[in-house]
Amino acid sequence: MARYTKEHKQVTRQRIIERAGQRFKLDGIDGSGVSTLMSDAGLTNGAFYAHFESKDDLVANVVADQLRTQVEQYGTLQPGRAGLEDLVREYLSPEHRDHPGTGCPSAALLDEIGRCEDGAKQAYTDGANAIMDEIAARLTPGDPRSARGKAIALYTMLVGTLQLSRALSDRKFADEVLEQGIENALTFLR
Amino acid sequence: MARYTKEHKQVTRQRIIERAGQRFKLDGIDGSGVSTLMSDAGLTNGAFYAHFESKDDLVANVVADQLRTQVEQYGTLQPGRAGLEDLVREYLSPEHRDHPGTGCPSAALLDEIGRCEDGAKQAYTDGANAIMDEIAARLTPGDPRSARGKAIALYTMLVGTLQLSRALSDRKFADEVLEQGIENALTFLR
DNA sequence: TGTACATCAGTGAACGCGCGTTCACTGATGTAC
DNA sequence: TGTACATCAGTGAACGCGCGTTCACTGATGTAC
Repeated sequence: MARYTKEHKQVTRQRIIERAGQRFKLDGIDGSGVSTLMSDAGLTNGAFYAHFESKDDLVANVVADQLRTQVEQYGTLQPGRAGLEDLVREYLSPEHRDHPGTGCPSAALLDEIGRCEDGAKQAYTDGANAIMDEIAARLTPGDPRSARGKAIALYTMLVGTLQLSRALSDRKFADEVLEQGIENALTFLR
Repeated sequence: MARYTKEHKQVTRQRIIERAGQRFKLDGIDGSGVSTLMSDAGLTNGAFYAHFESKDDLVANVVADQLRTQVEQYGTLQPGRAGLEDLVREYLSPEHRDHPGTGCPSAALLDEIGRCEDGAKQAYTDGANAIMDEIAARLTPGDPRSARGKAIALYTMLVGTLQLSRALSDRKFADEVLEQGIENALTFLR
């Protein structure tokens, strides 16, 4: 099974990274074993080390990929505050809360990334920077300095709110958290 | 080693719960093995099941204990917004960021709690409710309804901001996040 | 008060299992002739 | 164009290790006499 096309191995590698992203967001990084990750990608465990040096190496690549994807998504939002208002409503929706596997990597993994090796934290740092720029650009295009502080506030509110809603076993309380989060974030944007 | 005093076993149990809380916040729940947890409490692994039904059972008890402690701490803050301003400054301090083991359980464990069994989520739900009440009582004692929404916004901002700061490998960026978080939270309180 | 006994918190070895990682091997492919 | 070969992505068994959990046992204690 070798030498299909020139890009074959890179395609496989990318598939591993993307499926691993979903799995990590569902079960956590510590909670996802290499064998499971490879079987998610339609492969067996042994092939893993032909693609990555270690699980830590994969984690760093997954974090980078996840945030790159998020930056791209945010890049397609409407310009200005209207785009951020859409973001708030999508982000704090029950759909997003109930499907962490396809959702925001920060909401699913942020505290675990804080405990990771430097490679993953480095990847997260670069991605977070890009996200803040993307948000700040929509806040006050004329004044990027103060916008950056507001971007941090908006993003942390979104992440914290979704995490809180996911951790609550009481559905009504969890929904209340999302609704209040939307209201507060929209007020914050005005 | 039995029948010391009547409360001896409960004292031991509480010690296990408190040390496990620290360990969980440092290494994550998945990242902390039962043998390590027991050795943290000065015991051997076998004794664990004389105190808890399972690791999940311990986790639920730890989460309940951690949030109970946090509610107590918040209860000792100054009354009114002054107390919340103190909280913001303590919560978003480099000291808190750099010592997760003795810090806020939500900042260290919130996304992992979202993936836990129902027992832990139930315990978290009760605790979160009490925390929101404690914060809301200091916001606008006269209007607890709207205060609750603001309490959620404040707490999620604190949690998200500290998590973000912990996940960044760039110290300057991490400090900037804390400082902007303080500024934004204090503005929010006015 | 002194001694024999029942209690039970804690010990530590062992269970099967999945972890991250290694490695000898396979076999479909592109290339060379 | 047809065949032999080198390549190398992927296989699957195995490694030592730590996981959560079980269990026969220990021995310091409070209690009964």
